[in-house]
This record gives sequence, structure tokens and C-alpha cells, in this order.
Amino acid sequence: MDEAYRLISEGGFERLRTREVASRAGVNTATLHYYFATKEDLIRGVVERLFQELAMVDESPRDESSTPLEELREEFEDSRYRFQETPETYIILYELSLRSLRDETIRDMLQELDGRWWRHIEGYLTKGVREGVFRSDLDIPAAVATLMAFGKGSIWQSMNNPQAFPADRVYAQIERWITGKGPSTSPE
Amino acid sequence: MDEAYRLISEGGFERLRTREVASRAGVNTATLHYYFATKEDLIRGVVERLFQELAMVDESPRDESSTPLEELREEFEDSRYRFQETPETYIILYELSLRSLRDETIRDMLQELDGRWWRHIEGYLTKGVREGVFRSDLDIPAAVATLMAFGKGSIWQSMNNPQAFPADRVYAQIERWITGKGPSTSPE
Amino acid sequence: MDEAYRLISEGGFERLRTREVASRAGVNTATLHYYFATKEDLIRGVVERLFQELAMVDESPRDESSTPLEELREEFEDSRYRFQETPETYIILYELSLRSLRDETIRDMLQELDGRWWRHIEGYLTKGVREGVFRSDLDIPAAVATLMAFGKGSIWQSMNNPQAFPADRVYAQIERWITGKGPSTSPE
Amino acid sequence: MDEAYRLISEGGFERLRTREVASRAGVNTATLHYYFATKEDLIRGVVERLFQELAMVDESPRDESSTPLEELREEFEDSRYRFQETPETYIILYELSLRSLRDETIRDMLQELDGRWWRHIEGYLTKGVREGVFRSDLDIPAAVATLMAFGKGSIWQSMNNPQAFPADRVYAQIERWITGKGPSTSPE
DNA sequence: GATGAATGAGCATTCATTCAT
DNA sequence: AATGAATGAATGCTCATTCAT
Repeated sequence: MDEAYRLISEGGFERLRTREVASRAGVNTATLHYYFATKEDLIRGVVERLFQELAMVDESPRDESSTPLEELREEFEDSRYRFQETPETYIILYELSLRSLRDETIRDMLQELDGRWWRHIEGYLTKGVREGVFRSDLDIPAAVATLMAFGKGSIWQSMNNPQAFPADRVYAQIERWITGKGPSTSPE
Repeated sequence: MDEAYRLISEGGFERLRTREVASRAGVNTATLHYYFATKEDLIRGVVERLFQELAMVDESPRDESSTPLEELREEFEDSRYRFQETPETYIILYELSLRSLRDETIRDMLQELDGRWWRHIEGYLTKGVREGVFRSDLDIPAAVATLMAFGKGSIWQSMNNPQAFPADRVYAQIERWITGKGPSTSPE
Repeated sequence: MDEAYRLISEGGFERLRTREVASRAGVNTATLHYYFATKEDLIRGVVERLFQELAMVDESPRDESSTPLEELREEFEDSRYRFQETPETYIILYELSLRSLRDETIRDMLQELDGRWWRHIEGYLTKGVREGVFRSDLDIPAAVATLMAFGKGSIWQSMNNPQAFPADRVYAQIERWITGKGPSTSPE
Repeated sequence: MDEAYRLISEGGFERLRTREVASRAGVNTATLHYYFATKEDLIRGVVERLFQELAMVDESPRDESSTPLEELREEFEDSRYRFQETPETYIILYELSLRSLRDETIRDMLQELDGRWWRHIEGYLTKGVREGVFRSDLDIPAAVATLMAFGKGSIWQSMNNPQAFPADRVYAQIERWITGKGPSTSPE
């Protein structure tokens, strides 16, 4: 239910009330329970929807011909764009991470998502090193972990204190670190 | 109350029950309310305690003679150590970030914490660049933001999927990025 | 809810418990709250019901042809009859007078009731004086106030010490006072 | 305790809290319970105090030489004066009437008070009739009951809607009724 | 005498869920 | 497929009272 999705992003799982979901959707509480037997079922629905949405992104057919550097930039650009457009998605993702500590199903789903993300980053980093566009001394697994941690931390920061996060310069800096190049305006 | 602290880290604010806190602490519900008039008061107490604990760290008198590089390493070491010893603290911090979206008081407290952290990192990065131990092309504000995002993302990752986070190698990599030096095993 | 009505007259607002109302009505506490969101709502319902009941009396279409003296007697008769039949109503009215000291809504409702009562008495007293059945030296406003005070005091007395209140003789006496006539048994 | 007295008149028995009484009196709750084992004891104390205060009035040595008419006027004057000076006393009396419906001790005390009052009024009415200052056709018991009901009703009215009670004219009217005389300004 | 701390019994209210229709 | 009515099991909180000191 769209309304559940919206409500969670507004007030978190903590404030999610079946009555509220039903009334916002314009149906009776009993009707809601006709479709989602329990609240847990409803949440499962929300999670699955989120999962598909996020999975879609990572799977999205990147242009085969794009270079590793383009992929890195695309990753940054994409996450920034998506956070601006649908911050709810990321707030719910953040909430789910918490819930995954106590819910195995969610934990599995999130690990699956992380796995995909890992392989995606690993792919273009490896390619980039091989092609010489990224630093040759890159410790690939460590770099993947770093980029993922950084990505999640960016969500955290953007969520709490967006104005204190100079995205452009941050992305540029990371790019320099990974490529090993100096600032593009003053190449060594 | 220690028990509230523990309970929140176990089940989140969502599952915090005054009855449970009281019974775990071995007192009557009414006794709990004798000390904390409302549940909100109890939470406030927990938050303040967390705040002091985290603030203490950043303020802790670092050895004046420590070099910027040592400070960076100390930062990594410290966060890893503290997460291992008292993961609850970080889980609660994570929860609070969520709560801060809907609670101004918490938002302010967390921003204050972030401010301190920012100044701390900014301090040693600036010093490191001046002394030549860090890359001269470092974009300080961007680097601070990156390190903070990375730090928060590490909490997130460690919380959800600790075994997939090769801390040592990640830290080493970041160090190389910041110092601009190659891997220590293959000095230039 | 009838049961709330009964319970208040039995134990006053002070001892009114939603649980008790619900259980007496044979429903679950939650069911009671389904109809009356709060206890205050329930009380409001009771008050409104009482209000209608009392208002109805004063508005009740008195026989147009009834003489002022008949109206006075009817007033006495009616109050005695009603107190015997539904003493709860008057006990609750008494309680409400107390509550009105601290609750503006109730104060307004009771003043409205008093206003109707005042106009009703004023009506037949004026008519009676004009027609010569009542003493010509009657100070109408004072007489109305006296009759109302007397009416309320009768409720008070009947409530606390019914056997010490010789209603018949009291009413007869007042009638003599108002008409200025001697006792019917010994006409002047 | 004075504070209990004040609190009851402010908010009724319903809102009487031992904590509040204690804190207003500037002592600990436990200390209050040292003097009044139970809340019931405290209330008993208040009731006794009220009883003495009201009893004192009726017993107060009226001037032996005062005439029945003076006594009637004194009665009116006194009640008006006392209500103005210490309305709390009458509010509590009103509350107690309600409580007496469920508490035998209070019922007995109030009936004792009523008895004294009855005898007092009966005394001067009888004397007045004998001396010819009051109507000869006065039905003494009925008149006593009427005056008492009127007195209580006056408390009720004054409590709820003081400005709608023209005391002076009301008293004058009753006096005319009892004496059988026309208005003093225009004697028949 | 006095008090801080503690408690049992209760209270209004909430909420996911069920059920007859 | 939909709903109004009903409910059990909490939940945060209150308050008179007790007790060790």
C-alpha cells in the first residue's frame, strides 16, 4: 500500500498504525486486514516494494560501453538524484537496517541487496584498475567496502544534515583518491 | 537507567516499555516513575547519557604531541574499539538519527555532536596538510565530510554485516588516499 | 449510556469508572471507547441527556387554559413526582452544579436551564398578579428567585432527609403566601 | 489541615490529593500520613472542622432580648454575610451533602446540624406567632421546612449564579409573607 | 517527628485483530 | 469484497499508602 509506504517514511515504523493506513487509503480497517492479514504482512509488502525499487537500480542496464570512471560518477550522481527525488526510500532503508537487527527476513533481504551492490562496485573498480584509470595500488575489497560505507554514510548525513554535505566536492575528492590523479583543474 | 539503555539497544525505542525497564531494574513501575516522571523523561536521560559518552570521546585530551597521522589512525582505532566494546552506544546513536527527523531537541544535540567531530577532524587534517604528511591537494571541507560520512557508514555496516567489513584494510586504504602514499608494503 | 447515568447517580462522578460502565453494560472497555472516545465524552453524553430531560419538562406544553394557580400547583406536583420517579436525575443535577464551578460548558448549560425556569415562573406569576389570584404586592423578580431557590433547596432536602420534608403542607403554605389567602380550611 | 480545607473548596473532594495537601502545607507526604493515617481520616478532620464552624453559628448566643423578627432578619443577614466571607464553607457543605448519600457518618453529622437549625427556626417562629408579629395562620413545621429549603437553595443559587439572586428583595418578600404585612413602604 | 524511596492496585486509553453481516 | 462493531492484551501513568532510616 502506497499509504503505508508514505506513513513509514513520515513517522517511522514506530508510528505506523493500521487504522491510519486504512483511513488514508480510504478503506475500512477490516478491509485492510482483508488484504494484509497482519501488520507484519503489511510491512513485508512495503519491504518487498522497497527491495524491488532498490534492486532495480543496481540491476538497471548500465550502458555496456560506459567506462569505469563513468560508472563511478554515475553511481554518485544516481545516489544524489535518487535521494533528492525519493528520500522516503532511503529513510525506510535506514529504518530497515535497524529492523534487520531483530528480523531475519529483513536481514537476508538487505544482505542480498548489499551483495548486489558489492559486485557492481567490484566490477567497475576491477575493470578500472585493469584499464589503468584507477590507482594500481587499489585494494579492491577494501575499496568496495569503503565506497559502500561511504555511500551509506552519505545517506545518513543527507538525512540528518543535508546542508553540511558538499556533495560535489566530496565526490570529486573521492574520485581523485581512486584515480590517484590530482585535481582536474591542476593536473600534476 | 542502565536497563533502559540496554533495552533500547536490544529492541529500539519502538519496543521500549516502562514496565520492562522497571522489572529488569528490579523495581516497581511506580518506582521508575518516581525517578523519571514520564517515558519521555527516561528517554531524555538515556540520550543525555549517550551524548556525554560520545562527547567525552571527542573532547578527550589527545596527546598534544601526537602527529596528524597518529590522530587519524587513533580515530580509526578508537571507533573500531568502541564499537566492539559498546555496540549499544552506536545502535542507539543510529536510532537517534532517525528520531532526530521528528524531534528537534535530538536534532540539535546530534548537530552539536557532529560539529565537534567536524572540528576535530578538520584540525588534524589541516595540520597534516601543513606539515606535508597529507596530500597537498586535499580539499579539507570535502575530506572532513567524506571521513564523517565514511565513519557513519562504518557504523551502519558494522551493525548490519560486520564480517563483510575488512576494517584493517579499509583503514589502510583510506590512509593511503589521504597521505597520497602508496601501500606501505611497497614504498615508493 | 444508561449505565453511566445510573453509576453517576449511585456514586457520583468521583467514582465513575469506564471499566464499571462497560462491564455493567455488558461490553468490553474498548467497545465503550468505540462509542465514547474519552471519559469526558461519556460524561458529556450523560450531561446532554440530563439537559434534554430537564429542558423537556419546562418546555412541555402546559395546558394553555391552565390558570396561574394551577400552574404553580402543577410545578410543585411535577417536581415532587419527578423526584420520586427519577431521583437520579436530580442527584446528577446536584453533582453538576458542583462541577459547573470548574467547568464552563456545564456552567453555561445550567444557566440556560435556569433561564428557562425563570421565564416560566415569571410568566405565570405575572399573569396571576394581573388576574388578581396572586397578591398584588408581589415583587415578581424576588418571588421568582425565591421560588427557584426554594425549588433547589427542596431537591437538596429531599435528597438528604426526605422524611423531614412535609411536602404537602409546605406547598400549601407557599401557596397561601403567594395568593395572600388564609388556609383553605379557614377562609377569611 | 487548612490546606485540605482550601483544596476541597477549590476542586472538590474529587480532586483532593494527599500529595497536594502535603506539598501545600510544606511537609512530606509521609509526614501528612503520620498525622492522618488515611485520606479518609483527613476528610474526617475537615468535616469536623466544618461541623464546629457551622454549629458555632447556630449556637451562637443570640441576644436573648432580640425579637422574632430580628432573629429572622439576623438569620438572613448572617447567611448572606457568611457566604460572602467564607464561601468555601458552603461549597464544602454542599459537597458533603452529596457525600452523605454514601457515607453514614457524614449523614449523621449533617442531620444533627439540620436538627439544630430546625429547632432554632422553630423557636423564633413559634414565639413570633405567639407574639403576633408573624401571621397567625402559619403552619410552623411547614414554615420551618420551607425556610430551611429556601436557605439551602440560596446557597445553591449563590454558588452557581450569584448575580441572579436579588438577596435584599428576596429577603424582604419572605418577611412580608411570614409577617403577613404588605411592603413596609406602603403598608395596607 | 519527619522524610526519601518504594509499592500495589488501578485507571483511561490504544491498537491490532476478529467476526457477523 | 467490504464494513461496523467488538475485543484482548497491553501501555503509560496515578495515587494513597508503607517502610527503613
